[in-house]
Amino acid sequence: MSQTELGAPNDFIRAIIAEDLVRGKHERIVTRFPPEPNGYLHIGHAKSICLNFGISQENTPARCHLRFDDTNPTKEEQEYVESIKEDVRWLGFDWGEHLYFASDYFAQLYDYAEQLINQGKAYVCDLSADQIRATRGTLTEPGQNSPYRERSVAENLDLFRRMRAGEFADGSRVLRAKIDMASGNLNLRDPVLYRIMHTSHHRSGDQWCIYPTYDFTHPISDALEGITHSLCTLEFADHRPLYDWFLANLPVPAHPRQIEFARLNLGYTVVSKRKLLQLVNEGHVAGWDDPRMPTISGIRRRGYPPEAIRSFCDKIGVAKKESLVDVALLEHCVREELNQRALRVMGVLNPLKVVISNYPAGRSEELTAQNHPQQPELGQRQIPFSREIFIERDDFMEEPAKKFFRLAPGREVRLRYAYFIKCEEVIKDASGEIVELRCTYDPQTLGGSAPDGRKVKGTIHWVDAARSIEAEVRLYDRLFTEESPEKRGRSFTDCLNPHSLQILSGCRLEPSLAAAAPGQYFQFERQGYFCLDPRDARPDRPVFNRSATLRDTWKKVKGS
RNA sequence: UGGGGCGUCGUCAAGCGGUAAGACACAAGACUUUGACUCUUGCAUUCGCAGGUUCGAAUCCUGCCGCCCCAGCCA
Repeated sequence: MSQTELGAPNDFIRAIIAEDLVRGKHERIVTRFPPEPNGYLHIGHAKSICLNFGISQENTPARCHLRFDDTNPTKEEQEYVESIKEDVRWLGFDWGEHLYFASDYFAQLYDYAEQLINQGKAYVCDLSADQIRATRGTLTEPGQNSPYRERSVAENLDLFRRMRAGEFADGSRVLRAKIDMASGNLNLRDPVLYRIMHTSHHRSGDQWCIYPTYDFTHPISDALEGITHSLCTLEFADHRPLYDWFLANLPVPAHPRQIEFARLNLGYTVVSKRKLLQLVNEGHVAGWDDPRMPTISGIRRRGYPPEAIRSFCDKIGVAKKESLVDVALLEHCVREELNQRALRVMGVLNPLKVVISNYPAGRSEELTAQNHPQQPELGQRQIPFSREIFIERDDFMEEPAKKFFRLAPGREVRLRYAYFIKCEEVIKDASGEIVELRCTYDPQTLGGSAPDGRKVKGTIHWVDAARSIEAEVRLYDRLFTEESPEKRGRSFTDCLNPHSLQILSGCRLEPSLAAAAPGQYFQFERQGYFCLDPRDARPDRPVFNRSATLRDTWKKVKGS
């Protein structure tokens, strides 16, 4: 259920917005999602995207801008711009005409900087980065004024223009705001507004050799776009006084309100661009879209539907408390969504051959199966059945544990949508491994029930030996063995889960799966949810990813 | 020993002076041709701690305690 359907605002940000609307402070709400195009989006960004775009959807007529915060040409690339757009769209959001780039404001930003200089509120500082750091003071001691702090307006203007003209080397000078070197808030100790970087920008090319910093760019970009509520994460709270300072000292068209909320932390995963990059670079995963990655592209490839991500973001809420969300909640949202739409099919991951000795050799038949028992409108399909089939190895125990009600010597089970079979003989190879089962079937039980009313305790899935298709199946587990790998700092890779990926080959799937298309969701009955791997699957070589397992209470009973 | 933020069930999270929502997880049971789904039931005498105000406090006041963020010419 969306926020709107719930009626009342249910987080402090929506409460603020509702209040502003009631007071008539704004005609319409305008939010923005401002990624820096220096990496791929991840689940943490999804929270911000759902918040910003969600709020705009709930307050029609409102809008949410997609703005690339591309002020640092040394880290940003066009490639990321495209992937970010794709990910936002995939999540189900639309920025309409409102696609912006901070780099498009470079000229205006420059003018505003000159205005600050003219007001005596900014100055060109010749100190080196090291010197600036050294004179910034510490958390408990005030900083020292730069010796260049009292330059005249004319000199500052001249120097700044020459910075822009490319007369000075990288790092030789910066433009700083003149605020308060003794402030308890370090962000107010004459922050840098412009730095010299003779680097070409992915959009503005070589037009500029000075680039504005985030602190200067963000509030002005927000104001120029008429953003009403600028939502960001908690670590920017300390920057708010600076954000407000710029807006108060410059003739900007609006004064957006910055509101901070806690970023998302998810158990058994890392959500930091730097760490995700490290996982990719060190080869711990196959790439940004590895299905084990918490990136949007990884999640998509894993087979999580966008609806599940949105519902997850709704459920985790928005607050200022730093929290660690249980991955079980994400998994629940994925299952909840997939349970509704995944087509049910049968696939045997670890095949054990079963020969039905009393079924006529050479004969075969087509049995009818439901595509979704709870949704008959999703139709039926035919599945082949004959004398030789495969069942799951786990569905047979030579010496059944208590409460195990699948197949065992002398026991009878139901083959889903087919017949009852009874295990008569266990065939082993020289090393004692079970290689085949000999069973008999009861022709009277076609469809799954016995005319004499006898019941079986278990129903197992199966696949026809001759007419099943072979496939590779990839099973995923959490990437880390510890719930908070981030807490380990840079050694977070020490707790990588060695079993996070299990590749099964020789799996046998019912023939209908030969027509599986990328983007389709399936439930392999009794196993979990699967989808075709969009990258590695080929018509002659299907590869399926397991998106999520089914809840398994039996696993709890047997304790494994 | 500066500044900012936060502390309500195992995990998220409502609550905004009137006597602790909901979700996930967990537990028990029902149903079941997926040990799935669905359904039912249980799950904070208590809100970091200690005082105070009040007829009444998770909500107001005071003082402690704990955790997170900030010393990039990153965002």
